[in-house]
Amino acid sequence: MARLPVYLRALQALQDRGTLTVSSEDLASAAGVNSAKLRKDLSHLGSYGTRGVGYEVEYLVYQISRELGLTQDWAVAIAGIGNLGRALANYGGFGTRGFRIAALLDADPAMVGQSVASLDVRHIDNLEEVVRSERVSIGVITTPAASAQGVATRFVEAGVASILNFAPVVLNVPDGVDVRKVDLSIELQILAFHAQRRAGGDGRGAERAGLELT
Amino acid sequence: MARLPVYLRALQALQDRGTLTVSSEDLASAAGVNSAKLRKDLSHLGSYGTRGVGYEVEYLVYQISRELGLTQDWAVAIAGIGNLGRALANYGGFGTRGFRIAALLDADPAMVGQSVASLDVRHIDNLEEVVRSERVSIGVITTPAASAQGVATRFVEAGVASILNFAPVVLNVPDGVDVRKVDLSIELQILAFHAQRRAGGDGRGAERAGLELT
DNA sequence: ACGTGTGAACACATTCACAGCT
DNA sequence: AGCTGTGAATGTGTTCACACGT
Repeated sequence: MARLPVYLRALQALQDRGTLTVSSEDLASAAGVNSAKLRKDLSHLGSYGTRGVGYEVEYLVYQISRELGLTQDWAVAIAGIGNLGRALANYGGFGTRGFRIAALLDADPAMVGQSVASLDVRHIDNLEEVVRSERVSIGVITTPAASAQGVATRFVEAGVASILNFAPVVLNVPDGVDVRKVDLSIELQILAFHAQRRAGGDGRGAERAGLELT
Repeated sequence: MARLPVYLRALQALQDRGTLTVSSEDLASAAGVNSAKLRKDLSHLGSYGTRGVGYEVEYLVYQISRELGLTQDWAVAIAGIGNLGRALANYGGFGTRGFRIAALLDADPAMVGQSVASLDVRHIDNLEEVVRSERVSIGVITTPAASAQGVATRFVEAGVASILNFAPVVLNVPDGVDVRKVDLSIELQILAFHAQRRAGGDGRGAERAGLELT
């Protein structure tokens, strides 16, 4: 379930604050969801709560981490070391541990050999070799749109079955390969859509949401 | 509907290739969805297709752009000019036009005054003034987690009702304010979750998805 | 008394299948 | 003949409300 990571983060915040036990009501509001939904989600992992009391924070953190596969380390390769790729490489806090950036790849010869986030950028031609030697299981694509499909196919053929795609294209991959997409301009467009609805939605655009309040 | 931006992108690709008309079947496969779903989505905007023929690409592009509010320009402010904020500021291709980066804000005095993507970084204390003078209607938060809620509240009070949040926290905002969240480590955790399922899901972690294929 | 776990009701999204227009 | 638009069927996710354990 896609909400487990959110619960985990909320639980870790509680843990840092020294909280030992938490009710579904409190955890739900910290995670921004309905309490019944949270209980149903947690009951899917087995029943780790105590009626009349709540959930033991530490135990639940461990159970969710295990369910998410964070008790092992996942090697990640980033293909495309432009602005975004560099930002990801330098973004130290990949949440709680569980992920290790194992390789940076780029097609530009001028980029190859440079050191980014204390890793040497390697040429994309080495993709297959790097996936094998570093046991990469997650591929992150931050290339231009035109190169994304090619890189994805190479990742898949090299044995990577999990891909995080930042390029603005729909990737074609075989069944069994898991692709998640993050698209900044789509997020902005969705915000604009709702903003326009608020403002009247007639396409005139005279009164924007932000202006109504001033 | 959150799929309109995807359709729009697919249509623009067709347009660039000189295609004049497209069937729901073809457009659906380009966008990676079921054709019935696509037809139902499009029928929500009114009936812009011709039975026996398909949809006229140019007309549909215009209709979707209008529905999404892309016929007007939205001013965007980015708060937090770290690696990610810089990457976003420099990411020229904010899809098709419709968005203009109007201001960059940061709390670090050493950052203020620097030029990023040919914009001067301004101090976060100027947030309210900048929102007013630039008519900002979308706020992007790329600050550290600890500062995100404060920045969000200031955006909202300044009249910004659309927020794109990259900080790993759940933001608390009043009703009527639209928050979308992009969280890199959550995306990775979801991938890890599915990868573990594929690999057996027993938490041993001996055989990873990537290794099964080698 | 308190709060979890869950059946039942509900709301929503997806898919099927086909009538009807061009 | 071909393809859209859409009722009907199906599936999935959410919320309610309360029985039951502690």
